[in-house]
Amino acid sequence: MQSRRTASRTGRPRSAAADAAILAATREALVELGWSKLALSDVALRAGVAKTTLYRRWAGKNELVVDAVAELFDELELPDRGSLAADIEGVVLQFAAILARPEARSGLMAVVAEATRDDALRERIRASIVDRQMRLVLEGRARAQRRGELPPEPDPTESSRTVDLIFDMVAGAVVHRTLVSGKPADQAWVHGFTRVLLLGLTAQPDGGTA
Amino acid sequence: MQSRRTASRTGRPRSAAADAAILAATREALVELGWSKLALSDVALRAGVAKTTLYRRWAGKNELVVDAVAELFDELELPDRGSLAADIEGVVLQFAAILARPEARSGLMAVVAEATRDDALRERIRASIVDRQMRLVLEGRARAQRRGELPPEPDPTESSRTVDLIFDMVAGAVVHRTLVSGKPADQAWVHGFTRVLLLGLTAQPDGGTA
Amino acid sequence: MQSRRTASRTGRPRSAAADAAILAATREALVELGWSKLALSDVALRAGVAKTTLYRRWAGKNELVVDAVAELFDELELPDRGSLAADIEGVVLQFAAILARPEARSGLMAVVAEATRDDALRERIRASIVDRQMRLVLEGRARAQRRGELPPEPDPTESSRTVDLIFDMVAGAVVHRTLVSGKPADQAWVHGFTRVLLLGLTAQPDGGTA
Amino acid sequence: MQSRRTASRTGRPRSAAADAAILAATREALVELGWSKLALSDVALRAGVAKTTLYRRWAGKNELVVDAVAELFDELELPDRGSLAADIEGVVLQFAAILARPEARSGLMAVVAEATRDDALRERIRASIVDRQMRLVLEGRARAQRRGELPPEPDPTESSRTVDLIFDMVAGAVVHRTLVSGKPADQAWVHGFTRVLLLGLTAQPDGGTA
DNA sequence: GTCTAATCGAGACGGTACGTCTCGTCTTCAC
DNA sequence: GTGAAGACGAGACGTACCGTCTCGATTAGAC
Repeated sequence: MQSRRTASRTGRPRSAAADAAILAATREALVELGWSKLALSDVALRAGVAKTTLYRRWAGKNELVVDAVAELFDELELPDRGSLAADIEGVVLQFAAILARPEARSGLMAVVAEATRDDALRERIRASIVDRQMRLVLEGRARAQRRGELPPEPDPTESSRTVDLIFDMVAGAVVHRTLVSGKPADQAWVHGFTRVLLLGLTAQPDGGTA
Repeated sequence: MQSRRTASRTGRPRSAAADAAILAATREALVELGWSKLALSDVALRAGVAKTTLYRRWAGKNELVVDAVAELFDELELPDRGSLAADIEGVVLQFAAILARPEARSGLMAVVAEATRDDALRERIRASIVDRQMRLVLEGRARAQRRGELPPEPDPTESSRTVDLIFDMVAGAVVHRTLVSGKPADQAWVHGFTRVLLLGLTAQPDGGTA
Repeated sequence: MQSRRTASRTGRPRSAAADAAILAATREALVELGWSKLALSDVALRAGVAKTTLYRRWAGKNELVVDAVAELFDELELPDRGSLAADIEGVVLQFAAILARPEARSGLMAVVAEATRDDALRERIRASIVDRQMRLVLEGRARAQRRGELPPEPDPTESSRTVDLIFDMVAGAVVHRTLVSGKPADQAWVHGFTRVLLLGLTAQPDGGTA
Repeated sequence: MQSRRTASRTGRPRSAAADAAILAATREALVELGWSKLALSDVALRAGVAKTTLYRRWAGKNELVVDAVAELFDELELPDRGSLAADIEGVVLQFAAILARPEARSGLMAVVAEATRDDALRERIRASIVDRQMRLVLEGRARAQRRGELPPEPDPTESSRTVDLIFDMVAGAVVHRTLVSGKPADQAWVHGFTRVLLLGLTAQPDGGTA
């Protein structure tokens, strides 16, 4: 962004409204057509913008969709429901609700698929979506520590890996439930899942099978 | 399959070799090109087969890729490593190994993405891949029950849902770790994940927090 | 043709009805689809015959259409209307009537077009259609000589060339009028044409301009 | 042509060179392959143009070939050889020379065949080829009238029909001689044909049969 | 108030894959 | 051996998007 401005100080500036219109048009087209039938020429048409304008700002379909989808996840927030278990349930339900929306479903999985062959794209996804929402895990843990539900961070090395694991487990399970199994991640399922997850993270190893 | 044979008893029969050649060519092309650049005309060329032949057997790219990828998962089997935890770790590692292969990575996620807008395709994925591998969860539990590691099926209603949950958690976590986080699901990660999962499933609720 | 019969005296004999059915189906398809959209698979279907059978008897689309169209011209005959001029008018009207039928229009011009690049095909057309109908010119002249309307063949070398010229002028003018100009070769036109033709063939050179 | 320009004043203008390249490539391909084996993808390749460009300008093979062939006839012109008979012979010989070229032979007959099932195409042929060359007949008659070889237009209604008849007779006979009879329309043949035509048009009815 | 330069819309361009069609051949079963 | 059925390799069809390009027409800030 800055580098662009540095290079050119003159000429007509880019329309700020165009960006928003394009991203909104992308989500609209994703809902109606899905990723594979989404045409950038169609997006441009919907946004009331020339194809040239679109290509000046995004390298291609993948980059555009990542940005369009990333915005959806920004509305996630950690509710304060009084206990760690309830807080997790709340945020997982929110996550499930977003994944139930067609623009997220089609778009997210498609760019993940594309990212398997494109490291730059995977990095963009990680930065725009994953890392951005990692805050929820961190904030949840901090709040549980303040409440005394979790001990104050015993091993910093361990904990970093645990945060990743939690994220993989939560996001992975919800995505798989919703998109692969094709069943809703509803109240009951989220409750069962949260119970197993939390128990697994906090129980004593000898408490189970002895 | 049967219906096709029933309907027509005459005419030249379809070449059995062609099916295998096409599926192999599809996987080869997936490795080199990924899903989005995979062209059916190219697959036909690699398989030494006319495009017509390919379209006579599969409705399109999605159906073809589902079948090509499904075969990859048939090589999964439940190892007998002496304990439930070790068995799970073994099969999760196998699963991770398959997902590390590019033909599985690109193909699987792409068809899952497409399935978000195509119920018939999702059903095909469920039947060809998910249900087919569900056997691993069932067999693992049965073996653990024989060993006495798990109680002999206490609640039949509950247990069916638990099998689904386990599958969603295992498959989801490994997929997310591998494809989204972009880090390997190696020995250490699988060990940590299995520990949390098993503990969550077997620990007493009061053993952890109370 | 003959050699085929000679070579095989055993096995199931060819269905004689099939030939007729195929030629009739070809004309039917020509009416509905025209030459360029005529598919041999469709002709076989209409004739209730396998594609194999069709290809055993004709080398391809062109040969088949020539035979199918040639049959149409066999119904031409020279009427006896009392004078040479009236006889010519009669036969030209018959010719125009055949060219007004869609199976003749599409088929004839198309094979003529193909024949421009295929000498064997042109020879087949000449033998099956042109030479076959040349009889009409010869018979008309003979009848006119019997009536005394024309002198008894003065120059044999010249006359052969004249027959060809007459045929080219008659067939050419009717075809051009019908297919290129797109106007009907009706009673009035045929009368005007015949008058010019006959006058040109019989008038004294000095009768016109000098 | 004009309407297109009027409708859109914006966007990248169409390449003028492309039209010429495509028509030339069409004629080249007609010579080598004939109409039925002429592939638009091949024409595009030869013209160094994308298939899209070709389809943007012509609706299909027929329209393209009509335009490609029509250009060939524009080189016809009425020579001044001193007398009406000699002028006609000259222009008929030119016409025969064009029809001796393979690009004209294949193309012209094929589109005429197609036009039997497509009124718009016939109209295009009439406008692009027939009407365009009708000028030769009109100019020839005018010149003959100036010379005193023909009386100054006695009956306007009659004459219009006579022009059509002359055109049908000339074009029809040459086409039939060249393409159907498969013999050259050489000096001798043209002389004989012209003699009959002119005599038929100018002789007194009573001069022949009495 | 020019001048200057990057923006904008529109749409044509060379490519490439799509999924369908027809070709003429080949393979099988039934008679 | 013939005939019906239909799969086969081949390749053109006409369409749709791709991402690039060429236009003339706006816009701004720099002068």
